Amino acid sequence: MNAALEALKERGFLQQCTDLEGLSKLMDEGPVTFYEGCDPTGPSLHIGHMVPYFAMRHMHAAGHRAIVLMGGGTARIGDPSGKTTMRQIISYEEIDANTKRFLAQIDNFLRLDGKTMFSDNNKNWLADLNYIDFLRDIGRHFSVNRMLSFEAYRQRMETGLSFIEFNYQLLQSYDFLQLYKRHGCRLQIGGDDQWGNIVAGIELIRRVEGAECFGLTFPLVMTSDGKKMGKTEKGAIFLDPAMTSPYEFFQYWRNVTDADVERFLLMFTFLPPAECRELGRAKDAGINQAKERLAWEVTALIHGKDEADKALAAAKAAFGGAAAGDVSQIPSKILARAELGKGMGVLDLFVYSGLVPSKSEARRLVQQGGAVVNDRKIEDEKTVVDTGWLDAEGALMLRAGKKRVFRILTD
RNA sequence: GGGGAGAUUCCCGAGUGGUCAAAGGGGGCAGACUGUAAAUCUGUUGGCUUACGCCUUCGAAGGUUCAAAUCCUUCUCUCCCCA
Repeated sequence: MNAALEALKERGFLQQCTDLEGLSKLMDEGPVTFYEGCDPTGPSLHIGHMVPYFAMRHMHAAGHRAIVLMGGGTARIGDPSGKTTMRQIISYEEIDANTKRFLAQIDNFLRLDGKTMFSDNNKNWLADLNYIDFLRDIGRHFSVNRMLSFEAYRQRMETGLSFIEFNYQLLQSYDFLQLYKRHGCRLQIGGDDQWGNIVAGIELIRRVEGAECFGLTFPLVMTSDGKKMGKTEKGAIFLDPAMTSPYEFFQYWRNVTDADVERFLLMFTFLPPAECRELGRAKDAGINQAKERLAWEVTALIHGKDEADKALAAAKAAFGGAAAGDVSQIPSKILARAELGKGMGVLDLFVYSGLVPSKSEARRLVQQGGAVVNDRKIEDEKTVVDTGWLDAEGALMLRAGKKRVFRILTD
C-alpha cells in the first residue's frame, strides 16, 4: 500500500475507501489533489471537526495537494446526514462570518500555503446556481429511489425530511465535480457519515466527466464509553479560546478514558506511532502521565506551546497538591477587596465564580459536601467569607467537587 | 382539500380538574471507591428562601373554574392516512 495511506491506517484513520487499491496506485504515481469540506454553521470549529484536518496534514506532508472546502453555500441548507432534526437556518451574514473564523482556525493549524494547500468555498459556484440548469445537468443523474435507500435518508423518513435537505447530496456531489474540474481534485475525504455523499459525488463525476475519483472516510470518533468525542455536557470542545479556554481544552484531554489514550494520541498528535502505543499501554500512574502528555500535545497544536505550558501548570496547581504548579494559571476572576471586606456569603461567592449557575445549586453543593474554599470544606451554607480568608497572595481558591477549581483574586 | 394523532421540565417519556415542580429512564452534578480514569454504589437534579412558603414552567394566546399540564376557543408547528 502507498506509504501515506499506510501511515493513516497505522494511526487509525481509515474507515472506508471506495477503492483502496486504485487510490494507493494513484498516490504512488504522484501528488494527488484531495479535499475535505465542512459547513461553517457555527462560530468555531470544535474537536469533532479536526479528524479530517489531522489526516490532511499527514497527507500533505506526504506530498499531496490539499483543498479545504468551506461550505459557504451548503451551510445555507443543512446536511441531514447523521442528524435527527433539521438544521437551523442561519443568515448569510452569519455564514460568512463563521467562514472567516473557520478559515483562520484552519490556517492556524494547517498553515495554508495557497499552492499545495489552499481553500475554496462552494458558495462560489452554488450561490448563483440556476435551478433549471442544475436540474437538467446534474439532477438527472440522481435516482430518488436510490437516494431513499441510503441510511441517512431512511432514518429521517421517520421524523421528517425537508426537500432542501434532501438536495444536500446533489450539492455536495456537485462540489466534488466542481473541484475536479477547477483543481483536478481526485479524492474526497471526510467523516464516515459523509460516505453516501462522497460516493454520490464520485458517481456524478464518472457520469459527467467519465473520470474515476476516490473517496476515503475516517471513523466517527467516539469515546470508549460511547459518547460523541469532543462533547461535554456544556457543549462541544471548541478551538476558539474564548469559547473553550485552553485550560478547559487541556482538561478535556487530560480526563480522557484510559482506553482512549492510545487511539487519541495516534489521531490527534504527531508523535510517532510506536511512542503513542507505548504511552497508551501504561497503567496507573503511567497512564496518567500519558494523559498529561496527550493533553499537552494537543493543546500545543491548537493553542501553541505557551498556552499548553500554562494549562499544564494550572492543572498541576489544581490537582497536584499545594506547590506543585502555578496557581496563577487557574481560571480566575477579580472581586473588589472592598466588596469582600463587607463579608460575602459562600453561596454568592460560588455563584460569582461561575462554578455554579444559581444559589440553589450552590446550596446543593454545600449540602453534598462538594464546596471547598482554600482547602477548607464548607459545612454550613450560611458561612460568610471576608478578607480574613484571603491567602498570602490575596486570593481564594474555590473548589466545586473534585474536578472544578476557580480562583477569586482581589484588587 | 378530507380524516386521524401529537406538542410535557436538558433528552426520552408518564401524567386527563386539586394529593403536580410534575412518575420512570437517560444525561448532568455531588459523595464513597480510585489514578483529575472506567465500572459500581448512594444522594441530588426549575428559581428565590435558614424555614413556613412564594414565584416561573407542561407549543402560543385567550377563556371556564375556588382550583387547569389536565376542560373550552383560536392560533402555530409536527407526524400518519385518504384525495
